[in-house]
Amino acid sequence: MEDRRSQSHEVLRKGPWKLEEDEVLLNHVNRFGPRDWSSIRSKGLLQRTGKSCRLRWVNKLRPNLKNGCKFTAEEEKMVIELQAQFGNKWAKIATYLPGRTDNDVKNFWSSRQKRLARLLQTSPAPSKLQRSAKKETPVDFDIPTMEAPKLSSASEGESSSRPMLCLSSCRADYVEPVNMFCSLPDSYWPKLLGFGQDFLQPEFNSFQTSIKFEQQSNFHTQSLSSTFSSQGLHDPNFDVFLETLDVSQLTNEVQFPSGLQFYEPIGCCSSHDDVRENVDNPESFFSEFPADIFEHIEPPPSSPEN
DNA sequence: AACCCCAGCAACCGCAAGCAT
DNA sequence: TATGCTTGCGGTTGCTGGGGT
Repeated sequence: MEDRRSQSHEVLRKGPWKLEEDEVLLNHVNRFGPRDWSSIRSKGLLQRTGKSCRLRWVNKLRPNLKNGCKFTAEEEKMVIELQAQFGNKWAKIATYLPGRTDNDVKNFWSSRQKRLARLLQTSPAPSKLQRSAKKETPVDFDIPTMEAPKLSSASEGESSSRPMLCLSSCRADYVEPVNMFCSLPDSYWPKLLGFGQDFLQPEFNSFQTSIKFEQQSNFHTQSLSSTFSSQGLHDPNFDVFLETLDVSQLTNEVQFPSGLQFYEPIGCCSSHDDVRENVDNPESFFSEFPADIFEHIEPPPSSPEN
């Protein structure tokens, strides 16, 4: 009755779909196929726009959809790879994932991005990291807010003792997370020097193990992987990261300083015991990071000396 | 129990491409 | 060729339920 009244007044319905509406839409598709969406309204079958009808069909009513199923690890990996390959072409990516819609993929990716952003305090709301950093670090060493990239700051003639950190992102949307490293005070500055050109191959086709990596920098690999697993954050992506790490493809810029700690208190900060405590314990910092940010490390645009 | 925060999801909006007239 | 309509896509928003305090 309500529906009849609204129909006669040409009121456009919006919002969640009712079961009856779904049935009408299914009937239409069964009779005419998934097209002529606008005619559904013009015939007075539903007070929905053609766009709305199409969307409902594509996202919810189409056969063989995996509605309500979380993405499997395999699907997640595929989305990550395909996104790296195609960018935000969700419809295209979805064609590689049976039963998934572009909306599914888009939502998955957006959730993932939000998670990363929050963890890396790029969002306006204070993140866990922000809060814990404020609590755990002395006021002198508050982690600064995100700024423009400070890659390879040693090349900028600063007197800072900050070591060169050649990290950037392989995709624009990961610049911010990786910049997190760059905004750290000296005392937190990871001593990762000059990751090489092909640090991570997006195709995931090489099988070079972390062993080679460990040979050069035992501490790096071990501390990272143990951090994630011990925090229950073990991420298959990190395995991929390790497995695809092809040391043979690293350029000669790469320096893994042997014997260096992953975190080394530098300069004035080293005199603070509480800072040192944090610095000496990688988990106090990295436990807040999602493992997969390390997928997106790439070399700086040019060598620091340039 | 009430409140808050957050993640996940469904749906809307604007834009662009394709097509018919 | 110009115009209007339809369809498809990507970005964004708003709702809801779960978990934590």
